[in-house]
Amino acid sequence: MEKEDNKEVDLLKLENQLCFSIYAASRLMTRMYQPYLDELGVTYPQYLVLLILWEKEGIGVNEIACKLYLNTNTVTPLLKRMEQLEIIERNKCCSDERKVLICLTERGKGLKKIAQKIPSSLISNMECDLNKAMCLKNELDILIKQLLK
Amino acid sequence: MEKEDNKEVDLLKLENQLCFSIYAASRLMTRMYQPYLDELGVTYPQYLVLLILWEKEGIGVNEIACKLYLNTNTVTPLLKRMEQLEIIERNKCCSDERKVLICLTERGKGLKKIAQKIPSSLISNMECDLNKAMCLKNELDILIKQLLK
DNA sequence: TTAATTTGTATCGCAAGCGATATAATCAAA
DNA sequence: TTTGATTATATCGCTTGCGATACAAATTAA
Repeated sequence: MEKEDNKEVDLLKLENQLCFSIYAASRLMTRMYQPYLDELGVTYPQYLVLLILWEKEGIGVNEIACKLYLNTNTVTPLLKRMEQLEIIERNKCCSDERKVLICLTERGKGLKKIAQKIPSSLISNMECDLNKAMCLKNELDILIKQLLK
Repeated sequence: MEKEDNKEVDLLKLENQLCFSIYAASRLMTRMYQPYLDELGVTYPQYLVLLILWEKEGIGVNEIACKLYLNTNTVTPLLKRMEQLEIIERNKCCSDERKVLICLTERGKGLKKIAQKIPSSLISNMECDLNKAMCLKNELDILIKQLLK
C-alpha cells in the first residue's frame, strides 16, 4: 500500500521523466547546432525546412508541415521569414490557387554546400558512437510512431 | 570518391537526423501530455517547475533554471505567470535580497494529487514497454551529459 | 571604506509553437 | 448551378526559449 504510494511519488520526480529527458535533449541539441546555423544564417526549424527542400523542391506548405510534424500556422510565418531572407520563394500554384509552392533561391541552393560539413562536424565534435546514435534514433522513431497514432 | 559524396548527401537527409527525431519526439510528447495539463491548468514547462517544487520548495530562480537546463530569462517570466495563476509564491530571500525564493501555494500543493495519475495514465495510454522506455531515457541522459560538456 | 567584480534576477526583442479562428479556392451534392 | 463541405493557407493571441543587456545586491580587492 505504502509502497504503491511511494511508487507514484517516484514517477512524479523530474529525474524519472522520460519526457523531460527528451525535452532537455532537444533543446541542448539545438544549442549544439547553433554555431553552424549562425554560419548559415538560419534558425534550427529553418534548417529543417532547408533539409527538406534540398531533397525536393516545389512542395506545398502542408507537405512541409507534415514532414516536420508541425502545424501549418507554425510553418507559414517560418516560410515567410525565409522568403524575407531570400532563401526560398513562395509562388501560387497554377492548377490550384490555394496552394503555395516553395522553391529554393540560388542563395538557398548555395547554402547546401556550407551545410555539407555540419553532420560530420557534429559527430566528431561530440565524439559520439555512431552506432549508439543510430540505435537511439531508431528507438525515438518507434516512439514517434506510437505518439502519432 | 563518389561514394563519399553520396554519404555526405545522405547525412543531410531529414530522415537521417538524430536531432530531428529528438526534436519531433519532444513536441509530440508534449502534445500527448496536453489533455492532462489542461486538467491541471498549466503548460508543460510549468508542469516541470511543479515537479521540482513538489520535491523541494523554497528554492531560487537559478536553481530551477539549472535543473531544467533553461536560461533564467526563460524561467523568470514563466514563474511570474505561475504566480498570476496563484500556483506559486515569489518572495525575496531575507539573507540575500537578490534571491527570489519560490514556494507552492495551497493550490499548487493541491495539484499534486491530480497529477499523481498522469505518469501511469500515459504509460497505459500509449501501451509502451516500460523497460524500453527506461532504456531510451538512459541513452538520452548519456547524450545530455555529452551535450552539457 | 571605496571601487571593481561577481551574482541573481529581470527586461527587451525576436523566432518558434500551437489553439482558435478566418478566408479563399476547390470539390461534392442537391 | 447554387449551396454546403472540404482543403490550403493565413492571422491572432498567447507561452516558451534564448541572446543581449540592465540593474541591484553581495562580495572581493585596493
